[in-house]
Amino acid sequence: MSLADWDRDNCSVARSLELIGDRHTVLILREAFVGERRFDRIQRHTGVARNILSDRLSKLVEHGILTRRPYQERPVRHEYVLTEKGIDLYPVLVGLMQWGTRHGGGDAPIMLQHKGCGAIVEP
Amino acid sequence: MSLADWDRDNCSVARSLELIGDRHTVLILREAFVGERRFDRIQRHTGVARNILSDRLSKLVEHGILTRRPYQERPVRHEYVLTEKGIDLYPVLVGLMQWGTRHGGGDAPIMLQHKGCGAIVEP
DNA sequence: GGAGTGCGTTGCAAAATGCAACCCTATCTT
DNA sequence: AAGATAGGGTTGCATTTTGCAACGCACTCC
Repeated sequence: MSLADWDRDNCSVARSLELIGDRHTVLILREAFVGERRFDRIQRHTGVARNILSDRLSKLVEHGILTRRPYQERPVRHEYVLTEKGIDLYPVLVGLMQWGTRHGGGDAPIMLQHKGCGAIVEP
Repeated sequence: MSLADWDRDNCSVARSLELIGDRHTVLILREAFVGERRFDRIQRHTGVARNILSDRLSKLVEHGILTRRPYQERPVRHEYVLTEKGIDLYPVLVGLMQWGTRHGGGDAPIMLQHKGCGAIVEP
């Protein structure tokens, strides 16, 4: 197979982008990665409109990137947590973060701690 | 600094997304990474509308991710090539590709060759 | 001189997003 | 019991982004 005539419509990158390639989904995932699980907090932190956030969370759940599960009864409240499939997006987020830090002007380099081992992520 | 109260608006991820966080820009970058440099070819491969492509290419040039340079005179024709800043996005593209390959249903795993060394990219 | 190619721009329709207001359930305060 | 507060959405309408087709221009080739 040459690089000049692959099947671009069915490309892995294209398929990934159909799920996370809009302007907000990655921000929502960032919140998920730093531990936010509730609608209201995610909404406040990302600034995404509530209807859009509702739509995106549903889609992420539908595609198995997040799970929606109740964390209390009366009233029923749900939280959104990353699945394994979602956690596998970690390298992409880290890549974006590092690129933004290196080429973004230099201020506010955000650190992410790896879930579990707790180490600061390095290149 | 705790993970709970950073400056999300100025986050590296958010800044990156302002440049490449729309539905088409990453696809355009994919073409750049596999060596496409001309307007028409990129347009055909990505399926992005011509006016949108024109706009995105201008923005990528404006932000130093691509360079626009003439490759012939009479008539003047330009090509778009990745800058070093653009090439630094490679890990993000590879991350998306690998994620899509692993979780996308299994077909059409696209291979990318690393420019220069020519090796197939592995996890 | 007519067709073809490369590279865009323009005008208008269709889709995605933002914003404010509203609804519902339930708890907490007075 | 009445009102305030809170989480978690949905609905309607205005604004912004995309898509699509057509057009323009500057050349080359036949």
